[in-house]
Formats: sequence, C-alpha cells, structure tokens
Amino acid sequence: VRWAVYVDMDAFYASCELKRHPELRGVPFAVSADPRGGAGRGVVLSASYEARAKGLRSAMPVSQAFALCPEYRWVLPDFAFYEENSRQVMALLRARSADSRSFSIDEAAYPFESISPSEVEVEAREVQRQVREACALPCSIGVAPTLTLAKIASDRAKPGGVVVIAPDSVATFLAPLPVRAIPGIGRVTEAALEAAAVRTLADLARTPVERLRRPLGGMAGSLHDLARGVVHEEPWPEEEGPRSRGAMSTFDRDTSEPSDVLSELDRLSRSLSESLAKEGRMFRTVTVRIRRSDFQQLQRSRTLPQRTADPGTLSRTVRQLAESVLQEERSRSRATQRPLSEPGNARGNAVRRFGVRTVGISVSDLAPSLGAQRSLDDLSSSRA
DNA sequence: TCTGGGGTCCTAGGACCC
DNA sequence: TCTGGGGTCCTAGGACCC
Repeated sequence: VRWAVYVDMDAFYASCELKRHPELRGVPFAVSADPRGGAGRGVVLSASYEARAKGLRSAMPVSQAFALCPEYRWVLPDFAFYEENSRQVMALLRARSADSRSFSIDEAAYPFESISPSEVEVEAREVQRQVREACALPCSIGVAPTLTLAKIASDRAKPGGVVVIAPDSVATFLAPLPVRAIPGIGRVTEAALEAAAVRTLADLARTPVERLRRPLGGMAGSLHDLARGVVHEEPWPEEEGPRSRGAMSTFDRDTSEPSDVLSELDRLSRSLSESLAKEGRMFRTVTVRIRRSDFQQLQRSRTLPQRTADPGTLSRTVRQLAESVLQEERSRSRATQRPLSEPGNARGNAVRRFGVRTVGISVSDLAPSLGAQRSLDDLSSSRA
C-alpha cells in the first residue's frame, strides 16, 4: 500500500521566530503587522499557542487581535528566514523520499510503501523527531491512503501529534467531522451545505448525490465518495513549476488619484520583471487587479501573441489594462449618479468617488526563458 | 471583524473553427 | 432561412488555501 505522509508545520512563522527570540517562549505573541494600538491595517500571519489561547488566529485583522489581547507581542514577518527554514525541512524529507513534494511554505508530503499502519506510524514519528531535533521546529503529521485524507489527518494531529487513517477506517474517521474539515470547503460552501441540512461528513455521506450538486457543483461526486470512505487511487503528483507570479500592495490610505494607482502598478511591474529575470521565466498573460474601498475586486487580463520576458512589454500592458479599469469605473460612476448641480466639477467628482485600496499584477502562462538554467529552482513550487 | 500578500483551481459565456 | 454538435481559446469573476 502506498501511504501519503503529510507534514504540516505548527504555527510555522511563530515557531521560526521562537528559534531566534527565546524570550518570546511562553508569552502570547504573533507574527503580524503593527497593531498600532488597535488602528493598524493588516492581519495576523501566525499566532503562538499562548496567543491562540487568547483567541488570536491567522488571518485575523490586527485591530481585532489587539482588542482581544492588547498586551500581545508582535514581530514583523521575515519571509526570507521562513523560506530558509522551510528548505531545511524539505531537505530532510527529500532524504527520506526523492518523491517528496511541497505544497506551501509549511506543508509537504512524501509517499511511503508499507502494508502495516503501525509501521508507517513509526516512520511518521521518526520524521517528526528529526524535524524537531535538526530544525528545532514542531510539526504535525497525518498519514493516510491519499494526500487529501493525509492532510485532513494532519489537521487533527495538531499540535505536535501523529494521526493515521487506515484504509478501512476512512468513513468512521470522517463521520463526526464538520464539512469544513475537507480542504476546498470554505465559508461559502459550508453555508450552502448548511442550507441543505448537511453539517458533518456523516450528513454528507447519507445525502443523495443529486442533492449535493447545487451546493458542491463539480466536487459533488468525489466529496460524496470521500465522505462514504470510498478511496480512489490517485497518481502521486508530478513536480511542476509555478503557474503564475505576481505582486500586490495596499495603500496606507485608500486613494482616488489615478496617478497613484498607475505609479504603484508601475513600481510593481518593475519589481515583478526583476524577479522573473532572476527566475528565468517568460509569461504570456498579464492580469491587473484593483480592489476598491468596498473590497470589490476588478480585474483585466490580456494574453499576448507570444511569450516574452520583456519588462517594457509588461509595464506597457499593465498600464493599458489599468487605464481600461479606471476608464470603466469613471463611466460607471458617472452613469450611476452625479447630478450636475452638485458642487465641484462633475468629472472631478466622479473620479474622486472611486476609492482604491489595493492594486496588484500577475503574469501566467509561464515557461522557462531561453537559455535559463534548468535548475531545481525552476521545478520547485516555492510559494510564500 | 473590517479584512496582507502570495498563490491554485473552477465556472461560464463569447469568439471562432470544423 | 434558420440552423447541430463539438472543440479550443480567452476573459472576468469567485472560492479557497497558507
């Protein structure tokens, strides 16, 4: 039997910081933006277990974190340091299997052949010990017949445990779990399932698959099978390069000046060109995203006739796409209101109503550029 | 509660082709 | 004169993940 051994680092960024800030041991702290006494803009990236006890969570706005625990200590993120730690863990896993795969900065898995669940559990505990001793980092490990199940198991193993799901106990293991335990089911799908009276995976298993089509769409069949413990054998995933690269940034204060938007996008496109050059990658599709103050996101993309790595092409395309979004927003806001009797010139007013919070760009349809060194870096899917 | 910055995958409609 | 069934590519939006 081929098992997936899924390694999920515990509170990864916070655990990395503990290695070099031992004084933070035992105190509630988080890797986050500056909370600025509750007025900070930004979120918690990783909270220590002491901070979690106070209610802090990843992705929580720092203003909320501050409200819950004003005395929490915070550290600004240092992604280069976390990447380095991630590479060390990955090297350890690669030594156990050349087929190790990383799925994010803090998750990775490798295949393990064994007919005995207890043997694979011993293997998992050994890896966990190595990661703790060699990298000084805690992790949780899930072991199961498929990657999805192994990831679910690793969540249940947190913090610091090992959980094995044997092939014949899949349905029993899953039954009591909420639907959210399945990766891919988020807040929206959870609500849609709730409307169909499906809350747990036991509910999901006994609901006829036709009734799941509406809330789950294309996922209905495979999730229904999963909940019933029907395990489909899958090929181990191939190692692939990234599908897209991008950059985004949020203004300190929302802006309504088109020139702010354009100059920030230009800065991002120059910085993205630089990293693409470093990685030796060409692109064919360019996407510009603009998030308005009301959080609605607008996007425009263009696919070029052929792949390129030219910084000038990127910045020109980005500018054109951005102009098109701004243009459309201008005419949209002119159409929706603006009696001419309002103070100020009508055109200026219309522009001013268009608040921009965040701008971003990304390129996709990637390929190694001609003459680029085909190194491990080209293949590894290192995402921050 | 008032939301960062990096990604992946899916859907649906229209253009276009055979 | 009103018209099938299939395919691919492109674009916009959205759910979701860490």
